[in-house]
Amino acid sequence: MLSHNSEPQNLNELMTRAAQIAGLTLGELATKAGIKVPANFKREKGWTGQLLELCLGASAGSKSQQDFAHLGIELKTIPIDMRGKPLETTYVCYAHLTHIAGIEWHNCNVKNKLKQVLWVPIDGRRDIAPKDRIIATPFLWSPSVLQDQQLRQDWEELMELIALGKIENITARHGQFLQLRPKAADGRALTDAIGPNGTIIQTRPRGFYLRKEFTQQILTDAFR
DNA sequence: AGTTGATCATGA
DNA sequence: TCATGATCAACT
Repeated sequence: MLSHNSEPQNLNELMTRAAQIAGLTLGELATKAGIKVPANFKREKGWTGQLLELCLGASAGSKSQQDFAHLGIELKTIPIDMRGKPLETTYVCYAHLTHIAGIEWHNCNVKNKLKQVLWVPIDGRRDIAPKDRIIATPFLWSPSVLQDQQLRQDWEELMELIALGKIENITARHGQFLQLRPKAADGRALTDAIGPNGTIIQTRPRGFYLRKEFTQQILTDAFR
C-alpha cells in the first residue's frame, strides 16, 4: 500500500470520505492508493474489501472486531448487478462450534458485527473487468427491529443444532436469512465441534453468511 | 489453526 | 441459471 489513509476521527469524516469515492471505478481508486487491480478475483478474492479498508482508513490488522472500532462501525463491500441486486451472499463472522454455553443473541458475534454497517455496493458483474467496476453510493445501516428478529431466529436455530451436536446435519439450506457455510482454506481444514452425545468431533470450520434476500432488502430500503 | 477480506466453480 | 460447498490470500 502506498497510501493508507488515517483513521477517520468521527462519523462525519468517515461518511464524507465514503461519499467521495462514490462513482469511481476500482481502477481509479486503486490508482489513488498506488496499487494494481487484479485482472480477476480468482485468487485475490478479498481484494476489493481490502482496497476499501485502505482508502477509508479502517484500523488495519485489528481483527475480530469492527473495522472502525472507535465508531462501532463494520465495513462491508457488496457486489451488485445493474439493477442493484446482490450477486453474492455476505460473510459475517466465523462460527465457534464449541464453548458456546452462555452465548446468547444479545452478546454474540453476529449481532455485534451487524450493529452498524457501512455498506459499499460495487458493480460486481463478472463480464466487467475489475478495474472498470464502479463504486455505488455507500450508506450506513443498522438492523431494524424486524431484521434483528429475523437474524435472531435463524441464529438461535443454528446455534441450537450446534449445541445439540448436530453440526454435521446443518447445510446452507438452514436459515431463512442467515446461513452457515464452510469457511476455510480448503476442505482439509478441521476444527473442534460438538458431536453426537456431546463428544468432540472434527469438522470443517464454518462461518455465518447473510443470504441475498436479506441484503437485497437492505439495499432496497436504502435507495427507496 | 483461527479469523479477516471475500468470490469461485460445479452440481442440480 | 443459481446457491451451496469449496477455495484463495494475508495476517496473527
